[in-house]
Amino acid sequence: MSDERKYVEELSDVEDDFDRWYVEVVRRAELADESPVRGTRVVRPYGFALWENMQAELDRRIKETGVQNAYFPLFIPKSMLEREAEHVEGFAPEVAWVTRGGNKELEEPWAVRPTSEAIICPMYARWVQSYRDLPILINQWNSVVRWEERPRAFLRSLEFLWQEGHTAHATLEEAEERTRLMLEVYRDFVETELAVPVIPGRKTESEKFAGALRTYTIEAMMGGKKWALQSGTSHNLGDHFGRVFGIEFLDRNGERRYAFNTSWGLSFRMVGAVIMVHGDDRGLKLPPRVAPIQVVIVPIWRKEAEREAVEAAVDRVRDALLPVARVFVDRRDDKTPGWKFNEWELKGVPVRLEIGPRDVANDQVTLVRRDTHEKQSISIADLAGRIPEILGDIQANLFAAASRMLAENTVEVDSYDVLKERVAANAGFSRAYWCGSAACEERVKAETKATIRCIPFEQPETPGRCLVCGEEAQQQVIWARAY
RNA sequence: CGGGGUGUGGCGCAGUUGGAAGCGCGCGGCGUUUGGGACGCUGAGGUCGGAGGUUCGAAUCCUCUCACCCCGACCA
Repeated sequence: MSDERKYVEELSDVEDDFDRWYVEVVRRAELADESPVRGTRVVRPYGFALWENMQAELDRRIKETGVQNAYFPLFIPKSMLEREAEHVEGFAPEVAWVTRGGNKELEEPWAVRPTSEAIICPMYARWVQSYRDLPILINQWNSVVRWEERPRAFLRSLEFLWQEGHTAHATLEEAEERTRLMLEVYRDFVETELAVPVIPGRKTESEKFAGALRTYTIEAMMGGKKWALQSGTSHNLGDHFGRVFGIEFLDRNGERRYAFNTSWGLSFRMVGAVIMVHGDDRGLKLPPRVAPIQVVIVPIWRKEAEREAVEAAVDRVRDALLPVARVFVDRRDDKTPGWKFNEWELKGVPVRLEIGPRDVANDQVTLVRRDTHEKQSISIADLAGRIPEILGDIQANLFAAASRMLAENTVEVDSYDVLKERVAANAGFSRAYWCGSAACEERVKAETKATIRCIPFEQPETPGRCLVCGEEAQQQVIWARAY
């Protein structure tokens, strides 16, 4: 026990210093490491495997809606990026530029894409002549670069991995439908696969995507400081981009029309979300559905004589579980079992199986859950049947715990003073009526650093009074500090 | 860009008045160990961020410089 305490002390306490805890967990669990380039991180195999599992599930869902994957270039000529006025204004401070290629100065600088609307839309303009060419439904998995001043592993880095979907439609209604559909895909993915509950809603004018007609978002609450994390966004771009990039077509009636676009993205900041929502003082707690390793087997023996029997049982268990779970056997003989227990808890593996002489004698294994620390003995014969059930239970348990955290730390407030106190105390989300004026929004942001995370789809029946100015307000919004 | 801080083996750090570069962890070898981060012996690994200066002598003092971290400003 004293050894355990000593070990745990090496990780900062979640409640005590969450930011430090986060940095330490990312590094010690071998998700990512610092790189020689400021503001960027190297994603290590364990972290990348987690991202790959997320990708696979999200990619499948995106394709089920009829979207195909493609790839567009990393570079965007300056003149193209600057075509849409709001778009360039919004992104200008974060764009990295290539001004030289080989030994020659470029005649026109190239932007390293901060997002790809400006390189994709000109291509759509070439491909669209008729309403019969629409819709275009394309997604790409790539990385983009945004010159962030305050980077943070996974959550905000100079280069980050994501998917960006871009569609073109004949009507605004169809574009709106697609925008909402993809937000729902994100909601389902994040809640089902990552066990992270979210609040879906719309962004305010000041928070929407640069160049968009409207932006929708799913907002999640992180552990520790209970700040918000924008976890996926879907934009209805209207015909802004269609007009400036000339995506023109003839409709059924032979009339010239501009196409309506959408774009939507979800990034590997969700790796950060999984860390912050589920993690505890022992480290990560990965949702089984995306965990790179769902079941880790730790063989234990004292004498060489015991080793043979243990290893035979380990092989038998592994073979039985391979068809139903992602299993890893930790055969390292330079680490003690106790060391391995702590290591795999740090890395968030949902289920650990201990197989030692005592287990072999009884034809059973000792199973330990990462979420509850509950220990139980299960006969080897029953294991393959029980594991999927237990993994499913852990997934549900994580979602329930995160939902509880969100509910318990979201409070309806009707006084600005209370909002100020809550923000200052890192008390979570505050739900309040808002009149809709940018002035009230800006004032709260300036005075408290909290922003309107979204205007939730779910609204009360009755109107109320704006928290800030007291005018009549038709809707409630979620106020919170955000990463 | 403003304020603060840190640069010494892979990591974390100590280094007093300027006088032989150290400690813990980790790493290699050998042996004993293994049910909640084992232990012994032994070994490898450093132009002290960089440049210049002061001095008989600089990790230490001075000047300049670079990098990174934290706080703030900024952040679809």
